[in-house]
Amino acid sequence: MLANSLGYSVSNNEKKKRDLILPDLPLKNKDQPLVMRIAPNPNGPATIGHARGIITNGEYARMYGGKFILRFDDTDPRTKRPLIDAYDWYLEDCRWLGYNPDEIVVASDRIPIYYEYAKKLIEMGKSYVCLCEKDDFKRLKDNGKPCMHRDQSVEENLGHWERMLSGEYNEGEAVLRLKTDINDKNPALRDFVIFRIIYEDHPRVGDKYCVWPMLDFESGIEDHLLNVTHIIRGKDLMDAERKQRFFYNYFGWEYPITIYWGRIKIYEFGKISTSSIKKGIEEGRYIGWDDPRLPTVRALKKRGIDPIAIKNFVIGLGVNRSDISISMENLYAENRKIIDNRAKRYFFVNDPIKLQVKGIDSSIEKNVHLPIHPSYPERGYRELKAKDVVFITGKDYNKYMNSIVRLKGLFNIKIDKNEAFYVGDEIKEDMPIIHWLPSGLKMSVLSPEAKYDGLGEEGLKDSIGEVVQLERFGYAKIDSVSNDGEIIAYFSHK
RNA sequence: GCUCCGGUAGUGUAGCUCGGCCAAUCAUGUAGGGCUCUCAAUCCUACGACACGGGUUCAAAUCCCGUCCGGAGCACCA
Repeated sequence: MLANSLGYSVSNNEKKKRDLILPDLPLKNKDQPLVMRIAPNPNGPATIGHARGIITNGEYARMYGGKFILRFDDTDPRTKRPLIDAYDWYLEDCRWLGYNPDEIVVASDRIPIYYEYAKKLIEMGKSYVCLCEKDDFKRLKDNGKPCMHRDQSVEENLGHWERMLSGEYNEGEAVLRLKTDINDKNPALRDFVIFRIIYEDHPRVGDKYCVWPMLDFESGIEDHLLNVTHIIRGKDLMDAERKQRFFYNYFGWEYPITIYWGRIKIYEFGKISTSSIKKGIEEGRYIGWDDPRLPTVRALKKRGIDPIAIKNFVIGLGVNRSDISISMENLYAENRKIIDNRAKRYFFVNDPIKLQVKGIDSSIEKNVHLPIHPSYPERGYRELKAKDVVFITGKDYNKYMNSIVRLKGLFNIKIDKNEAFYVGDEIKEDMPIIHWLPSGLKMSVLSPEAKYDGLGEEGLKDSIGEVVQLERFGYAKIDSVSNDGEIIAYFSHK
């Protein structure tokens, strides 16, 4: 209301600002400090999908002055086997994105706590050890019928439970189930499993335990113990809430506020799965987790995508229940806004063609000065020493065969077969301006689609670690110089 | 099959809780133009959407019902 009376430009600003923040969060009560968490399985570094979770949760915690917890839900040493390095990788990725967790919790460190709550539930008569064959139970359950173990006494259940823990049962012989409603109209909720037996070394805790909690149980207990106030998670986990509410009710706990979002699919990558990436690396199809073809946070980092760009991109997605399908172009657009100002300009001649320029005095060397950044002349100039030989890209060579082009900053030439003729210095309107090099460093640019080889400007070797703009080619991050002097760069985007 | 979600321009999003200020926001994209010795950046203009059908109402993107389309869960995975 006040903004309106202040005029047009103010309300405009407000609109622009609002785009960069998340929608308000429903709050239970204002005095309760907000606690958000992310709960990944540590089986690889963070992908863009995870970045969405890290940024959204971390940003909400920041907005409300709350706490941001990173919890590793590593309770399956077999099917979702954790990768020992991934714990650190994931944390690094969080920090790089700008969201350092206030607290880190590892579920595999806290198994005894889950056992305590399991025991309480048994004693409350809300949980029982089921010795059915899996398929037998399913048949009964699908018909809304209890199995024979459901009515065991607390003492019997405690006995079975102790024997589970001490390793007297084989895998598959016994599970601990939560008593829910065997006639619940949603079959998924009927007396679901909360603990099962797995004899397999865990990468962190070895063979210390053979009874492991299911995610729904572990996660639900932890969210309560950590005083989590808001959970944001994929809508595939909606049943998890319904399951967890059963034992929240038994314990008299209050369930956190939940927000669900749909699946995100990125055009360029399709569905992202950490396990399929891992397989690709093992099979040698990717050079590592930061292979520029991968949708991992570390690959984006290597390609020169700024974390703020990722943040803006993610926040623009909002928190929505519908499945979305978005292009990397949107991320690139965000990144371009950030990096263009600071990206030094250089020439990179891909697929170089050597041209002998006729019609000039070959003994004269001409010094060409080009701005490091055209919008900021105060940043200085780079110098190219030109004689009568230039390299231009194969693409330009083919495209402009028999036509006149401007070699940027130098002079005009007419391209003929493997040579060119000097045709003046005047820039004429509509004359194509192309980049070129008198000579250069061997250079290759790795992009998600291809590897581009060619020549790079000398100054590039002083820009290791920087994101530069290779004129008329695109933005790239200069990674390193190889042993034989080749510049290795990773393509960011156009 | 059962259970549960969703559907605003090419894409993403605001608006939906509390119907009117919505001839629907912003971004991206595409097209055209200005500037520029980069096909970048920047500036200007244009394009483009409430899935469909009923109902309630003076008034519906917003509430109700149905249809269609899309997705998820139904594991001793996370």
